[in-house]
Amino acid sequence: MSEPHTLPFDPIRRAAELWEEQFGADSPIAAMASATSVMRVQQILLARLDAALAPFDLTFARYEALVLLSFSRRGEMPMSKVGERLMIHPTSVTNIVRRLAAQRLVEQVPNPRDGRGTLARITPAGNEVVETCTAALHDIDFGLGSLNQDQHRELFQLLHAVRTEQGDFRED
Amino acid sequence: MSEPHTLPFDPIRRAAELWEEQFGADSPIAAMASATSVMRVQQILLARLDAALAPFDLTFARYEALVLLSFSRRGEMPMSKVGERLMIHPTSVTNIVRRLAAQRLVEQVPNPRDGRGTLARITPAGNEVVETCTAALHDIDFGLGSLNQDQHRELFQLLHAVRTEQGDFRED
DNA sequence: CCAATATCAGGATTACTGATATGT
DNA sequence: CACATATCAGTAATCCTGATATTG
Repeated sequence: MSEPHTLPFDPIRRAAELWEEQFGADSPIAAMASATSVMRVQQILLARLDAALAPFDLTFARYEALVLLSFSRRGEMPMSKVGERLMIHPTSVTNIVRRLAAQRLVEQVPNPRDGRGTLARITPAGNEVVETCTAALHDIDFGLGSLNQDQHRELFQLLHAVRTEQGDFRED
Repeated sequence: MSEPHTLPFDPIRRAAELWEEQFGADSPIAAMASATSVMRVQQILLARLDAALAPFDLTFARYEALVLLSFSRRGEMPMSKVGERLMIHPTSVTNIVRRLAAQRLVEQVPNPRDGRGTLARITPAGNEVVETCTAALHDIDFGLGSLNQDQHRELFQLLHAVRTEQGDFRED
């Protein structure tokens, strides 16, 4: 991570102004500004979350996979389903689960209901690590301590609209 | 990218419910839900933006660097400043600029005001590509077509608060 | 001499394509 | 036989650490 060198202005807002001069006020400047902001905030969040998880030898990606398994009914799930939920490539699932298995946080077992398939199953150690890590993320408010409850709800709703339109899931 | 298999529910909302059962209503569930949503929407956006830019042999990261240079006063900027603005590591700047230089979209010239430094300078071809790509991103509303102007402003403001708190820049 | 500016060498993580073995 | 489920090999992109040459 590069040293956070404070700028005397907001680069995204500045870009929006220059944009408006160049392309006119009717162009989708607002979309540009919010899209760029999402990218930047994700970058900030990921750095904070990864930093909080580093002491436990986890990345946020692997933590997400662990949480998914810990929340599942039997603590296990087909590899393909893990990929669907986390929106990651099948080969990435293989990779991530293998790393977690090397840490003894999950184990891979044959799927008794499908001879082709493999289940990723969280271990007791995995469940412990999830609890510890979740507490650590609680402590940093998931990197979003600057927002209050109402703002969180607003933000969630706005992003929910984007995820709904994507077809990530059916409305609920 | 894994095939978008529509789920019958919102996995983030579902996780929030399970979370509440497990940790109680006073835990920062809202922060978890919005943080996770930011990560997911960034994933969606990046896929859309990269797809729109792929025909021009650009990633969103390289497009951002080009835009930064095209908006700068002389179309050039020290490598270190590029890194600051895009919040990327010095070695990543070197890497990205080298790729752009290989495409003849930027060129690297010695900084006349600092013998140690290198300037990344956008070429006429680079400026052309930026215009073309920007039009392409306009066409897909920067991946955020599901939001209207007011929602964009709201989203920007909420994320602005996070970026401000990070110390990304001083207030403006 | 110390600090700053790239750059390089090399490793880690994740994503993707294409091929493959296995099973439905 | 067509299709689905992983996995593997190999490539690409990005980020990071540590070392280095050059310059301020």
